[in-house]
Amino acid sequence: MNEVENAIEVLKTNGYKFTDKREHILSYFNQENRYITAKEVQQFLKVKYPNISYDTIYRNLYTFVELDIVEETELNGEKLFRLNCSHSGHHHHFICTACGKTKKIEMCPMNFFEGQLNGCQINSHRFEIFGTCEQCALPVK
Amino acid sequence: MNEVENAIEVLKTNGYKFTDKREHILSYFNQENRYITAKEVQQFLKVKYPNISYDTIYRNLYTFVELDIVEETELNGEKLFRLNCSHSGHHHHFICTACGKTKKIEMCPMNFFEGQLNGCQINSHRFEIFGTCEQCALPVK
DNA sequence: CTTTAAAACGGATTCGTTTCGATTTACATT
DNA sequence: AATGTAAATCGAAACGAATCCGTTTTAAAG
Repeated sequence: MNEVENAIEVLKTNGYKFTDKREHILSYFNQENRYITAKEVQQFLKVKYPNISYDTIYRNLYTFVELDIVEETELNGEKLFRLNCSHSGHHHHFICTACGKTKKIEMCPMNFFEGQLNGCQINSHRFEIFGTCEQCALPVK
Repeated sequence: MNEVENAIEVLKTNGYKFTDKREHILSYFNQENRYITAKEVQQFLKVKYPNISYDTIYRNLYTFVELDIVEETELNGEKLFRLNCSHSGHHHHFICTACGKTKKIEMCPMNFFEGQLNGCQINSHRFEIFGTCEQCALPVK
């Protein structure tokens, strides 16, 4: 079972309906292995559904996030989404600011200092490294 | 020399002018030891300068960021600013999502895995922990 | 086939942020 | 103290991402 089929399964078992649009959004995520914007999703869907509404895009994106199908971050005041790959364990990302591609970072730094924050309730954390990947790194020498 | 005077010094040595508004923005930052929004800055300055423009707020905030007087982050699509405290060494923050207060985290996790990203050029990183501080933590028991 | 709750439409609205021409101001120089 | 000028500010408009809402369509259960 591939990622898309799997995600659709998750939708169904959580009482959400199957729709062509959801399938298309998911397969777009699957084909782009990187963080994409809501606008990119909208423009992709526009080809097949010229009247697609932003409401549809955002509602579905947030549904996906809620179901852990998609993960979300933000950069320069813009939200970014990608297929969640945390089924292979909690981890973080290196994000290429040129092409948006990501690499898994095989470590979560949270373990190292939870002791430093006694009395605080930790709800979430954000750990991301930005730069340019091998392909995008300028050959400036 | 306090933080505000110091920041004004930095402005001057970089060829920026001294203005009342800049001084007020800086002393507001100094009095609020936390991340604040551009709107909060605007509302603070409004008391003394009823016609203060957002242009002035943002231009100065970004000038401060450029001069490392202020540091910037974003949460929920909104930009947040606070006086830069990295003169006491590179570090990261726990950020209380209720009151905006921050706590230093005495460790930078970057050291631990730079080896994992061969070929990539690392330009920046983001490491933040979110939750509620002692004062804001709900006494839910 | 019928029903109905979920999903989508589409267009308006909100809100943070950015922009820009005109005006004012800080401050170095005379 | 007066002048010149580059920097700073104003005021208001524009922008773009995100959200909202009444109406219509649709998936899929009965």
